[in-house]
Amino acid sequence: MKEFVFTNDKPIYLQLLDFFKAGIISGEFKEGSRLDSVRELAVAAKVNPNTMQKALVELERLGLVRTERTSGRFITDDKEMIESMKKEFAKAEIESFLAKMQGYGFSQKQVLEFIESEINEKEDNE
Amino acid sequence: MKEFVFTNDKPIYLQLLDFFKAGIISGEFKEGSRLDSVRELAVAAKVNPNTMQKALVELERLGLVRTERTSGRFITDDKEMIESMKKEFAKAEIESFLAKMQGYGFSQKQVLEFIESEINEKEDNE
Amino acid sequence: MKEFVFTNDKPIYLQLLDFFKAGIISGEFKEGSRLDSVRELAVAAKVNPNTMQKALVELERLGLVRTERTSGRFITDDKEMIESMKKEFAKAEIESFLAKMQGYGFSQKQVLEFIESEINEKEDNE
Amino acid sequence: MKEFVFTNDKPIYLQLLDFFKAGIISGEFKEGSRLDSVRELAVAAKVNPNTMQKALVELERLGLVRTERTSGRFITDDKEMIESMKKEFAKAEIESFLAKMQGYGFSQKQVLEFIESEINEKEDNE
DNA sequence: GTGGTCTAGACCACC
DNA sequence: GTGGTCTAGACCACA
Repeated sequence: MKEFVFTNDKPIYLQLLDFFKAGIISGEFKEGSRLDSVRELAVAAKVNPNTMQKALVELERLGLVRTERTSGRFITDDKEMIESMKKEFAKAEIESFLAKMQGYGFSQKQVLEFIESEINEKEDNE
Repeated sequence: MKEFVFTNDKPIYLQLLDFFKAGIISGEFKEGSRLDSVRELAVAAKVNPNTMQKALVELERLGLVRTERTSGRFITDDKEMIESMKKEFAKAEIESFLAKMQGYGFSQKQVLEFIESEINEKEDNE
Repeated sequence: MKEFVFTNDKPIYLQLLDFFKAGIISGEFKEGSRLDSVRELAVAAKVNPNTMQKALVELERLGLVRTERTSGRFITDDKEMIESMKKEFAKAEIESFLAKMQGYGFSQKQVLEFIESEINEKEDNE
Repeated sequence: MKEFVFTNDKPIYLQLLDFFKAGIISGEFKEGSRLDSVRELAVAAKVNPNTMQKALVELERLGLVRTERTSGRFITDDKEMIESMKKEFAKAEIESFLAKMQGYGFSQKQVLEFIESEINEKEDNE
């Protein structure tokens, strides 16, 4: 598992939640697979087990994992749901991004151009 | 002034700060123009004057407003600076957006397509 | 045997216990009849044999079944006892129900009306 | 505030939740009124502040209270919502009660009679 | 060993 | 003073 790096501007448990959300949505965590135990994950992320627990409970409320008493937590195996979540999160992300850029006074055309140039720039660096 | 709506996941003063930053950058607040008094602004936004004060002090630290001891606060009239801030903020916004979408497992091409369709969708609604 | 569905808010063995209690009290399990083996029951309910065992031991402690060392477990044939249990459980159920409804601020008259309308509603659906 | 008594068969925070739910639904806690602080409530109930916090967060998720940063928690003032919750909870309670009684082998008519006699019995005691 | 709950005590941002 | 978060450490029921 990757090294966790936390920022100060957001609760740790929410950052953990984001990490798991992205991992599941992107397919990095396979559907139906078992998560490590709360304690193991807590050690890996260098946080208190309670903090990790809080993140996982939240993740469960979203329907992305299910808990099986005494045997552990499992990524949902409902591929469709993961797919729809993926779209939902992406849409929310895009909308908030566009709203912010519009608030800065950029036209939609400008935003598109910006992104294109940003992408090209990155390619040059690689 | 618009109705303010605050979310719970971010300090109010930072949300106010964002509001002013966007207003200045987008030109909604004209360069060189005078801001209402802290009290008036606080009443308009329905927040504690201390909170508004904190946001304005921060805004000043960024160089976007200046205080004139007796006559109030004024938006900077340094057009170039506003312009460079605009670019800076936009770039930061775009980078964080792209990073998140990549974390969700989308390719850059997909992101571009998403944004295009999102923009078209909005046009249809208008 | 019916499909078992378990909830998370109560130990499984207690849910099994409730199932057997209701079955005996309602006459669905005939007095004096033989129960399947722990293993068979566990398979049918898709639970760990230990869990099923625990439920049955509890059931025995209540006096609703008896174990015959070599031939298995049998529902008690003491009809009177079953009958008195039935009354006892019902009374407890009713009292806790009424207490809860009173806690919600309903008068006893209202409770009666609710139940009547609930019953009628169900009849309509059947 | 009443003396709290907790049982062992249910998490304390859920018992606290039930207490608040009943209090709000029954009108004992007036709509729009302010709750005592988490710390005060925790002292009153003789539980750890975190446990009380957990109950209140859950209560908020149900929409029965709202939190105002730095000034405290308030019962919702949406009377209609309270009323609909009242009906919803009552209906759930009744349905589960009837299902259980049916599982015990009682006809609906018998249940009605039981309740009537139970109510009369109580009147005699008072 | 698994998740769930609870306590005790601390720190922080905000108003 | 308010709610929110986090840590450390413990105990329990369950399988």
